[in-house]
Amino acid sequence: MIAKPADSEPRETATERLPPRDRILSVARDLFYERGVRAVGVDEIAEAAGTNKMTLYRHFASKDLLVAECLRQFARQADAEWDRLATTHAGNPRAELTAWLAAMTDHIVSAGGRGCALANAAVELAEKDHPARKVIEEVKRGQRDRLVRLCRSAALDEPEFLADELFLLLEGARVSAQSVGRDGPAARLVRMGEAVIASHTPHA
Amino acid sequence: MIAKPADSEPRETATERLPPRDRILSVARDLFYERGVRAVGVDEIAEAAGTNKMTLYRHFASKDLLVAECLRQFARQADAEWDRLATTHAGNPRAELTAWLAAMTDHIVSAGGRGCALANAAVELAEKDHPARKVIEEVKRGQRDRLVRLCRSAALDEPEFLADELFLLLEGARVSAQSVGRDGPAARLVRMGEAVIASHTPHA
DNA sequence: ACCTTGTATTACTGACCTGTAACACCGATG
DNA sequence: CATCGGTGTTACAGGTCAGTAATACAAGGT
Repeated sequence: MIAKPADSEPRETATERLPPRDRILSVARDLFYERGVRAVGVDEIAEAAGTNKMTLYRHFASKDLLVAECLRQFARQADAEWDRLATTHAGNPRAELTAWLAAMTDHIVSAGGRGCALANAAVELAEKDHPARKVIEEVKRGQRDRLVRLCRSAALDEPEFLADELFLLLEGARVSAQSVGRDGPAARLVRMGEAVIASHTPHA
Repeated sequence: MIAKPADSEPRETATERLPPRDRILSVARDLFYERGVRAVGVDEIAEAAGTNKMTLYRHFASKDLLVAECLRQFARQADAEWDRLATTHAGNPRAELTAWLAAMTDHIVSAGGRGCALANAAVELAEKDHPARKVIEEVKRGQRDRLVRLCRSAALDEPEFLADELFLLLEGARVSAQSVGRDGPAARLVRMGEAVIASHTPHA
């Protein structure tokens, strides 16, 4: 470690001089996602966040609650990105759907091939009473519902059924990227989604 | 524990009087699947198998290799069930495909809602050099390839693309059963699969 | 100067984990 | 009977983990 005597510059390594709580959350999200919830200890998180375990436990009552909060943040971020797509294609739900498909595929191939943080956590945390499970269920249901609304407003046939098909294709792409690789079936997600959408498009 | 003095009867609780190695494998498969690989220790496995840790380590060099062997057994069992479907519908690949869809859906709703043991292990074992990862990749690729061959022999359009769609739908159904529940989109897997198959059926 | 609030440091508990060592046992085979 | 492979039992090493206690430091407001 190199000492920085009187460096009062507020600009650091992006997450560097945020409050400890924010640094902890940011680092924990990365580590949990990349290596798994059970594989990362609180000591490592605290150190990577440039702080210590005591400060971590002053902000989060337990590791389980820290995990839950990280998943909430993942969900907020996903919602925000979807919001951006919605405003970009405002008034054109069909285009928003296509853009959504492309964005999801992009995540799969770019984000380290570790799939969906929420779904992964659901696999790792089999205990039914884990505080993270409530978050996972709520978020996933919300995402499915939003997809249903999007399909409905795009005037496609059987919007709920279509949304379920797209939802399962996406979930399958994200999880299978971890077993058969990112260049497997997951890489064809856009084509598949478009094919399924086409089969629900009312013929003029 | 109740003593059984001179009970030389070979019939016990099914897995009871098999060789220790088989009992360990059987118990380990159940525990790993139900609670996760990282959440189950070797001590618990040995005890549940009616033996001890030393005997376990005489048959498996490490826990990681035990996990890999369990996954191989899962794969063998899945292959065997698929073989049975194939012989039952010999000469009628289209019917085999439908039966396969039904069987997969049945597994999802009946098997505790914990999805696919291989895919779950891939999520839990993020280390790229874990001995189980080779097994997972081989098996998953093999299953996709078998599905491709089935779609091809059923004379459906674009068999590889169709097989990928069905593969992702299935993987998505199994993983999403753990987040949104078994009665969510996963319950409609048969209908979805049939819809996708229909869109690849050459219009006679 | 004082107090308060948040943070850093260090050390610790108690539990759990994988893996091993040493030794007793038991049943089959010679 | 004797040997021997597989098994049971106990104890232990060495590590990691979540979570806590006690104390010191640093900055802001009054």
